[in-house]
Amino acid sequence: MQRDKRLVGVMNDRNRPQVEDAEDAYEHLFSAIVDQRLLPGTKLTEMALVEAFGVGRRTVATALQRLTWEKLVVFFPKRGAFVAAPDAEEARQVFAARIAVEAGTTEAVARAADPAAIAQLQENIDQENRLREQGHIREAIHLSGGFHVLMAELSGNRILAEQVRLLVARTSLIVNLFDNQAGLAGWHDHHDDLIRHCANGDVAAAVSLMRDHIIELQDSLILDRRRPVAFDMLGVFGKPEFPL
Amino acid sequence: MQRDKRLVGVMNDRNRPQVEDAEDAYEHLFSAIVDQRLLPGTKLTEMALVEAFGVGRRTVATALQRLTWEKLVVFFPKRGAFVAAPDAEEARQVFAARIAVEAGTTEAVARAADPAAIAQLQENIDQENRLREQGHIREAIHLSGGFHVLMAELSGNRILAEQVRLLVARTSLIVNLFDNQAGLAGWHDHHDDLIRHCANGDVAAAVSLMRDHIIELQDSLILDRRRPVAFDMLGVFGKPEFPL
DNA sequence: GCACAACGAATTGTGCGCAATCCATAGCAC
DNA sequence: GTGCTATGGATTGCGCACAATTCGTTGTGC
Repeated sequence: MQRDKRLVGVMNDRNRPQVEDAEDAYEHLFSAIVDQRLLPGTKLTEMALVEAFGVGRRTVATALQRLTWEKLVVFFPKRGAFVAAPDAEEARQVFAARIAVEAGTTEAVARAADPAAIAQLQENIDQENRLREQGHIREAIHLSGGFHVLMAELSGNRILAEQVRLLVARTSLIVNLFDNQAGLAGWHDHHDDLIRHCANGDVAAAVSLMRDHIIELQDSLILDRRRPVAFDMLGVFGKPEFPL
Repeated sequence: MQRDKRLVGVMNDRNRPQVEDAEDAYEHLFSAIVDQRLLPGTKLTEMALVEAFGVGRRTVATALQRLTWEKLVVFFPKRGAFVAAPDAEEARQVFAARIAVEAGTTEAVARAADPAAIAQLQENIDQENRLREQGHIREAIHLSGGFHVLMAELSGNRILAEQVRLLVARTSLIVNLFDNQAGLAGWHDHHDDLIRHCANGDVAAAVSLMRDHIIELQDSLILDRRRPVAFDMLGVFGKPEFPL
């Protein structure tokens, strides 16, 4: 799948991430945010990232601007950038948007009912189940989000796929910011039923199930109770204290 | 320092755009692109915009990056930024995305059937008809796009509204790049029927009509025949040759 | 003890020069 | 005339220093 770009723990010159252009920096920050290595509220100082990535201020600023546009980062002029901490209202809008957009992607996939596409989705589910059995819950959840992104990509529309990718990323911020009351047990069953409907070309059933699936995810959260946001800059990227 | 230039737009030193931050610059460029004062293929040199807007390179770069993200501008590293010139495939994806997203917004508006919202939409249509009668075709078309944006905003979901805003902007690029075979006569009738369905709370009819409306717009274009892209940078923003 | 004002640290935005890179054109050989 | 090469112009990316602005803290008056 995609190359692993995580920055675990403290970094030095040896395991410094290979960042050459703005897109590299963007991908590092993106995965760091969705993987919870950068917690909501964390300040993203420009100079710190410049030294961590070894690129210029302009490159870092470009990546930060893009994340700001994508609502994963909030930016205050002349103050700085912070990892976003969506509130309840924003969470509701994200779920509502997901319902609308993913209804479209689901409809497209179900209407096509392409066996090759179904196989890819099935492969995704199998891998997720494997990871879950092995106790890798975090990776399984990550792949669970990937299921929705994969479905969007298989719909054939890059615009919608990009939208879903961003909405899923914001969802991962949300599910980690709000307490969840129910377990996430029934998810993979939903996904299973979903591709079955898609394989049968049952458009209405697939769309309806996707809708219920997202609603259930939303209802599993207690949107009135948000975890306190941490404002400490822990050295996920490794401070360049270490001499060159 | 040439001083020439038929200012196609309406900008001299007097109404020189008041640009203070990146968002101002973005809005100016955005409207210039959707209003066809900056044609597809036009090169957007950083320094030229710095002098035109009177802000720093970073501010200009920020605005340009955002437009690039929004697909209204294409950016080639170490080469520069150009006004986007979508091809047929991208056009199809934009229309497909609009169908999916605007199905969602239409459903929300029709389901709510809020009289105040209906009134706002009606006001938009009336104004469009007024402009059309007075021969202001361009402004009428502009407002016609605004109808879709207004509908998205009235749906109550900012995320979808922002998406529609961008998709409508890209649509305006597209309709001006491809020859159109049919007239655009029936549009406001569609809009009229649409809000009637919304007022009646007839969700299915409203969504279906919106879908057909967008499809008809797409079919009115000859996607195989694209106009040649112009590469001339005409001084739409008015150079600051004039001393302060 | 509390409110308010002023100071100072931190960070972004700007300007300038320089380097790297890319494209276009001119030149040359054949 | 054609194809390849090299030179030059143009433009973005980088680094440094400085200015502007903001926020947190501290000190003072009451």
